[in-house]
Amino acid sequence: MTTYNATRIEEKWQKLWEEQDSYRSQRDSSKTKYYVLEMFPYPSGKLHMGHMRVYSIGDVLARYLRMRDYNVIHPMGWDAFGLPAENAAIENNVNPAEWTARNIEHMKKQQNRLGVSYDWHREVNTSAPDYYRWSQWLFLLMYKQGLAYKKQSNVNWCETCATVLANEQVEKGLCWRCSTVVENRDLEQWFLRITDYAQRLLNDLDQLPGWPERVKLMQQNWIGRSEGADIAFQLKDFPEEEIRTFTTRPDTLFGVTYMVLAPEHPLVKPLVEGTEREQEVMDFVARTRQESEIDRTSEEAPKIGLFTGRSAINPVNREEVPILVGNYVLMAYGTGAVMGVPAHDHRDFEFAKKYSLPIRVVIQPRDGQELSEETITEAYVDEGYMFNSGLFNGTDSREGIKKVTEYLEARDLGQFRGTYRIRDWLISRQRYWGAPIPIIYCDQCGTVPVPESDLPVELPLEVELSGNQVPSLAHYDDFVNTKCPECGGAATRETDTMDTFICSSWYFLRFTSPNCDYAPFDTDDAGYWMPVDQYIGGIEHAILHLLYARFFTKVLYDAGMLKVNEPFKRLLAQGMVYKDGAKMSKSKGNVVTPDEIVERFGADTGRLFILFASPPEKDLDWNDQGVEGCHRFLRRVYRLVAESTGEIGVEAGTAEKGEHEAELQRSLHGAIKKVSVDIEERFNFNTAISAIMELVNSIYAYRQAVEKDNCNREVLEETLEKMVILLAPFAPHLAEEAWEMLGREGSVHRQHWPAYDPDMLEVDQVEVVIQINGKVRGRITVPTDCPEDRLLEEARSSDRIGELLDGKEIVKIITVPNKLVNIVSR
RNA sequence: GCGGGCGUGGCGGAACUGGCAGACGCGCUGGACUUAGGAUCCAGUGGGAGCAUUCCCUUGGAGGUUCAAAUCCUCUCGCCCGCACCA
Repeated sequence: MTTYNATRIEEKWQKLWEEQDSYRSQRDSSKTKYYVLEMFPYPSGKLHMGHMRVYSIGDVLARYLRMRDYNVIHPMGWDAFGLPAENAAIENNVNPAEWTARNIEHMKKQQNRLGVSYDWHREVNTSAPDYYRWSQWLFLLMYKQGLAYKKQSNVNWCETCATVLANEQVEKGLCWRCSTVVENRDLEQWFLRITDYAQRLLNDLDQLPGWPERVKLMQQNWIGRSEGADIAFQLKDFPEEEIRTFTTRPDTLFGVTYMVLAPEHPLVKPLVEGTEREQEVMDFVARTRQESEIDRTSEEAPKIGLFTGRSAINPVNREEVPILVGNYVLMAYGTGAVMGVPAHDHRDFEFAKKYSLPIRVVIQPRDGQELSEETITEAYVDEGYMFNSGLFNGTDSREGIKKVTEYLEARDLGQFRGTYRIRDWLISRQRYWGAPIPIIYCDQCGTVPVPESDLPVELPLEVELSGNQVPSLAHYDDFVNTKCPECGGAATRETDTMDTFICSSWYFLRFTSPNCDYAPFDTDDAGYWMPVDQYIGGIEHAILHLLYARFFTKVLYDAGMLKVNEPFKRLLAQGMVYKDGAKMSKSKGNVVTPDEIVERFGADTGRLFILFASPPEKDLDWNDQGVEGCHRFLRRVYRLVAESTGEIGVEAGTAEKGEHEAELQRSLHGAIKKVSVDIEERFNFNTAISAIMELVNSIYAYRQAVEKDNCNREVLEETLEKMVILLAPFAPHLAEEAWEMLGREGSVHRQHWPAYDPDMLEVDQVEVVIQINGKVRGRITVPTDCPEDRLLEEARSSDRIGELLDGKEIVKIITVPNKLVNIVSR
């Protein structure tokens, strides 16, 4: 008898699947479609365990659902633009396109070696002109709709990457890619108006019950809506001007003792112009603007304010309050102006103390203590009743928010408003290896979009990259110099490329019609395949990619190109892969690669372990001995099939169906039920696999229990066959081989998923636990659905229970059918 | 500070709506087969007491609800993640 040789088996079947084009997907309106998608990778050059995990999860689903007769689409592609290609190109003196192509080729081989069932006819590469052509097209669509715009602003700059970053790409003040401290620069840059979609991006999270709660919360926090009011303060010396301020606490309006403007606020200059304070204030403004966001917004940073010499008028009580400029006020949030209510806001309190500004209590707590300017030691930010607030005195503060706003609204001095933390998406990148922004600047005509018919604006590939200069399109005169599409005169191209997150914001649509040459995607194809039914990927994209992709989908929905307005129906955020309690990294020397696992044990073993070790959404600790255990299990399966086919083929199989057979069938149908539920409803692949292990153990036990050569051929054969089918999504190569060994026709992956027979799960005898006062005191075996009185009788007749109940009064009896009897006695 | 999550054997992890805690796997112990085993097979394996039938304890900790709690409630400790001068 041969033993399990993973390499031989895996190579054999991978070759056959490729030859037979087994995983091609086509539209078929007679079947229910199912779109399984794993986040496509950046082609860094080699797969790591995180990749192996996400692909293993996706592939189990894809294979399972095919067997459940869904029309499954399971595509794969490459998020191929990005900085590492440029860096590698400089280091190795190769062209980024070549470097990327080589990596893709290698990684694709690795993926195939894992036995993942991709439809490679749908492969996309975001750096290919026939892809980025449509990324550019989508940019132009947004441009035409006013969603893409260019503006001068203070942006995040990463010196190491030599480019700007979107807010989402700054983590705790550091670059998300290289952890360099992000600086501030004033640059003219392209933005997408994602803030226009903030409310819908927030609201529609409710339509996503299949998303993890924590991801939805992260997005919710990121969008950061706050409710409040916009309030206008008139300027004392310029009665026609006003300062608009946003507050979440209009109920504290009577407590305003000063106003603070952001240094960038457009009114700062006119307020001080020509006054003695001009110099001082404008110097401060210039200094503050140079500070990095992290310095300026960190909690430790001192709050600095400067008096402008001007005053504003409180709309409710006509009081004059001084106007200051403060470093802690951000232009990008709300209106860039804050009303200072020191008694009821921590920051304002601190600020007022520092600059000896008056503090006025206007909310009193309900617990009886009375706050006053003299006694207050910290801001009181909780609810209470209004005080010192004219006609609102005594009003509940929560009520006051509404009443004060209504009062202002009636007088045209303010209105209800929600404001958002999220800011527009900065998409310009000062780098070479990206999709060029399709814009031309003409001295005569201004900013001119490249006509659709001229797309793609191709990236020049004949480039010289060197370590001395940052790779940028601005260095290539042939690229930069062009003709204006409108007047035909000399013009220059935009030299920034797009953020790569643009390319990944719509790739799942391109998969539905990867060769479409008249649009980014065919609306019928997208109509059939979209939405992605199950999306799988790392939690690190909870905000970035997932928010951007939702935004794009909504824009395309509004443009009438999509029928869905959410791209991903269900989302699985898979956990990370660790080893020895730490993230795998070269420096820690704890790296295990998919390649070495495939080589040593085979892809089936690696897949099985990675799915068995932990539920998919939890972090996983890699354990070499655990891998061996999974390999051992697959060997056991192989040996079982190999041995049993011998028995099946020869003289075995004469035995009648008896209790052993019934038990084996119970195991089988129990396993079918559990594996089906675990895959489909719970994504608990670890318990699905353990159910298959139990089934295999039962088959061994059966063979041991019956005399050799005296097993029931029919039952054993059926059990083996179904066991192999259950195993197929997890260990696709071994299952295929075993299927062949069992003498079955065709591919195991084309079989219908077995249904379990509830009758087979029935047992005629059950063990019932007898509890006395909630403690297990015995067990009895009785016929199924045994009535309570009979149960009691049986229980009492057992020596022990009888003894324990002797002389006791029975207070109560609780029966759980076929499970337990609890006798409460005294 | 705000928001969220997680604490179960030596380890990874099971336990659907409260109903036998510890499935499955790893590791460990003993045995079988072997020249040998780090191969394979069989048996055992939460802790403690006892020759034993058996008993007691055990899901981070303390209370509570209940006939019955890993599961529900209150408090508390520890770890992890996200956001954070957002007005």
